[in-house]
Amino acid sequence: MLDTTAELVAEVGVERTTIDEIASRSGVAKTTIYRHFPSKQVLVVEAVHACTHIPAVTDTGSLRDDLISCFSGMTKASYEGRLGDMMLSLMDAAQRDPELGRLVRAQAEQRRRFATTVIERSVERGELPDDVDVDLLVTMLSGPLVYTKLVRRQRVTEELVAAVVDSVLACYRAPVAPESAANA
Amino acid sequence: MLDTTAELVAEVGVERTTIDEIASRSGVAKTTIYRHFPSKQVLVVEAVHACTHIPAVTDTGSLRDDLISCFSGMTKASYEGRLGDMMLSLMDAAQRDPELGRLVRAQAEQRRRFATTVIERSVERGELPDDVDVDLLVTMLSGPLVYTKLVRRQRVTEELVAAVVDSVLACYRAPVAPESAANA
DNA sequence: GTGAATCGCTACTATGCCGTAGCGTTCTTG
DNA sequence: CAAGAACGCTACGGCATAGTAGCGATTCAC
Repeated sequence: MLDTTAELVAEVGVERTTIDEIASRSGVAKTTIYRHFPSKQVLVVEAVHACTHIPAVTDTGSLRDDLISCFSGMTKASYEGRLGDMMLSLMDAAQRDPELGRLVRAQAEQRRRFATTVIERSVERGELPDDVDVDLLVTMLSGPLVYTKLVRRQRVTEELVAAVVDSVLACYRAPVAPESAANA
Repeated sequence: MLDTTAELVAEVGVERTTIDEIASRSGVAKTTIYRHFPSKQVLVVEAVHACTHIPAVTDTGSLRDDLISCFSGMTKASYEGRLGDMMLSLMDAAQRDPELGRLVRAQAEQRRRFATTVIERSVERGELPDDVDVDLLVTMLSGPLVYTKLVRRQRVTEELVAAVVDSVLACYRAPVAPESAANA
């Protein structure tokens, strides 16, 4: 039932998803749906919740490996499969529906926190300078992946994740500080 | 009339935009709207077209300046104002509506081509190595901006554009090649 | 001025969807 | 096996919306 809802949202979006269609597809009577969920809004929120699972955070001691593992996990969990197909419509609906808004924002926050944790751990190890802009770094890492998924509508491959991580990390490993290089 | 349509799409999204509401807001009778546009779909496409304007490409001779100018222009043209507010809903609707799909894809392509041009010009000048992955570079630049706009729902400031450009360019100016640094 | 095109207004059809009522059936539980 | 809970089905009421018809008023061009 929640599964069918998610399937429909992925196919036609939140707005075009109707209770009647959920009922006929899942082989459940419409009245039964209303016996469990007071409204379509709640049903959608529950359906999203149901297909959300949080990837584990690894700690290999290497920033590069941790980041790749972290973003690969996120990709599998959020950008692939049903949740990936629902994403755009969910984000759009979240602009108007406060409940969905909270849900989507919470998920984005959580994904950000994972990456932030990995980076801060690396700073403590001395792998990155103390004054590194963690917020910018997370944006530089997440951005290209989201962009590839939502705007280019291409699969986020392991190779892309590695390329993005390496590209972002490259300047922090070089002897020249980014600030001075930027003004060259 | 097209203006009111764009305004409504920005406010409530493509799906929730109704002809009646457009009529009453623009002070135009519904019948008059149908005398100009055969359907809501066409009206929305025209409205999007109407508020799309292409920023000029600069050629200062400096990759950094050109990129900042390029992405600042794109930001103003696409991420701010009405088009920025319409973006998510348009992208979602574009998944199902072939006409909108073409439109959105064309705009994304065009934005990409701007950046690609700037970068290729820089490669010809010898500022960047010949074997640079232009495609990845454009993704690394566009991604964080789109991510900031769509996912974080924050304004894309001039400072952010500069920070992203500098961050991406940093590794290409450093003496150590990114590949060897990544494996360090 | 006069004819033609355009516009505004009200009303209308048709459709789709939300959410509910009522009733008979099935399944569970003790 | 018996009682109660859960389910399926059909049929609603109510609302919103896409598009259309018809007619009178307005504007515009010549």
